[in-house]
Amino acid sequence: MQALINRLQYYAQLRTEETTKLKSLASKLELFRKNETIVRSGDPLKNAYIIEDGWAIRYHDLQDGGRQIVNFLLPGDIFDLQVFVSETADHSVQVIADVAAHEISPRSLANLFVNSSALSLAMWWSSVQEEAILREQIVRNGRRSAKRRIIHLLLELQRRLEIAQPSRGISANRQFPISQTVLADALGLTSIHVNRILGELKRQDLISIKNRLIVLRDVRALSDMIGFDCDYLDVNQQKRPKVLAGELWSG
Amino acid sequence: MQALINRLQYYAQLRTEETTKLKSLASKLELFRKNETIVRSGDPLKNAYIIEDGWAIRYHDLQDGGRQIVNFLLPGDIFDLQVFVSETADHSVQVIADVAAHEISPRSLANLFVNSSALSLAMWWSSVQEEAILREQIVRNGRRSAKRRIIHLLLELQRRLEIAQPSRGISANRQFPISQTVLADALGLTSIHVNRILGELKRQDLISIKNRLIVLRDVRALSDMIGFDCDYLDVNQQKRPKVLAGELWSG
DNA sequence: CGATAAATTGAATAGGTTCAACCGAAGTGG
DNA sequence: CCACTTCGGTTGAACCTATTCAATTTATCG
Repeated sequence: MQALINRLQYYAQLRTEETTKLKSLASKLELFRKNETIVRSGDPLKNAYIIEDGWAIRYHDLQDGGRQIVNFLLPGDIFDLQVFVSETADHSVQVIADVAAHEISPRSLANLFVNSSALSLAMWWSSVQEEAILREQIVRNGRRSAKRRIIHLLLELQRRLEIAQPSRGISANRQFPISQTVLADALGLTSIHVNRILGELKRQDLISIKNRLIVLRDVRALSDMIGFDCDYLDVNQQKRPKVLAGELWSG
Repeated sequence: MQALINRLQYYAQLRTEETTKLKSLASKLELFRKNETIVRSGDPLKNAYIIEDGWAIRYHDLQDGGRQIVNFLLPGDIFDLQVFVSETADHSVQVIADVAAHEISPRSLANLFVNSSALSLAMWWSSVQEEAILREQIVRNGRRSAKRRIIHLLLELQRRLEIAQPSRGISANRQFPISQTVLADALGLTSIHVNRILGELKRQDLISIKNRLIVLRDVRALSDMIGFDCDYLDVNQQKRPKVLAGELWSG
């Protein structure tokens, strides 16, 4: 549960009381292997999961047999809160690097919401931010060159990992278990073209690839290159929630 | 407030008691003219709005001076619930067809949430669906031809209007006050190219353009053409919310 | 060790962009 | 009320980014 706590901690002050409540959610830790499909489009939704470690993708199947990845699920991410509102999944979730996740029953999650206003707010916040990430994905893939898209996505992932797993250290958070096909499916490009661009970046010594892991060698240079602005990930102090919170979440 | 009620009614059963509560939200009806900017990126968020009539777009500014439209705001849509969680706007909202909107204070909205479980759930539902619309926008703009993108977006808008304004009648809901530049900014294309594709569609008699309004002349043919599936807009009966609702929203 | 998935490279092609020019309708100000 | 500006739409030609098809290499795994 540490990853989620880190993430929430990043923008909301949680008291020990609250982190304890969060930890109590962690019943069993489920393991999913690479390529496993955790949620399949059309199937009934039964539980939510909180990722502790590993990587997954959420995608939609396309008519032509392809798929469009809508976002990446990293440690600290919750999926799917939709379980409260919809009986069936409208998308699939697949593992791309072995995942350890806490299975959370809708009931226990509901209890959490009812019992802690701070956590309710934090969760809502988290979902607002997820929406911001979705919007950014739209912006990224609209009218931007392939190179920009690729770099932008890599930087986003790097930043998200840094927030959810600060303990891992910087260098560990710059290694991504993403195949070029996955990158392509996320960015609306061909894996072939992704390959060529990555080749370019390698030659410029901005990234490297070690046993199927993409490694960022110069985050600074990459950021400068595309003018990366990670505000949408860093909900900073000035943007803290309104006083109203107490009123809204009387728990 | 009727547009919002229609929309919520579409997937949740609201009792008169609840529609009354909703109607009581409607204090003053604000008017915004075409091209007016209701929310500007970076500015403080003060209120939420519920659109009664008219069209707006939500967009992000790009470094190169352009913009990416992330979605369209139609009658019955609420913006921005972010007012609860963030002090400042991370995007802008601009009017593209004169808007009449109810200004809602965060306070009154909070009261609504606290006082009615049914409405809370309905609102949450609405926000889950908004997320689905965002995801669909990602899918639409990824690895799809310009023609498909354009048609898909038009059909989505048509369906959304039908749900929020059934009273308008079918034909009125097939006329869109969208400039080709706006279409381009939403779909990540050039207005020039949009123009050429629209020309094609006009020649095939699938759409027409009357005084700056795009008119869908054959929804069926357009749908067939791209295999349009509007499930993500029609949260149908089988997907109704879980029993759990009462537990979660004890109001 | 063979089998399967991912990465790599080349050549031809296409879908969309860019630049540039022009038109028509709707406002706007004198 | 007309002249002027502005905005949105239209068209053509050259160009370029990314795709397609096809073949080859490199890893990884049972």
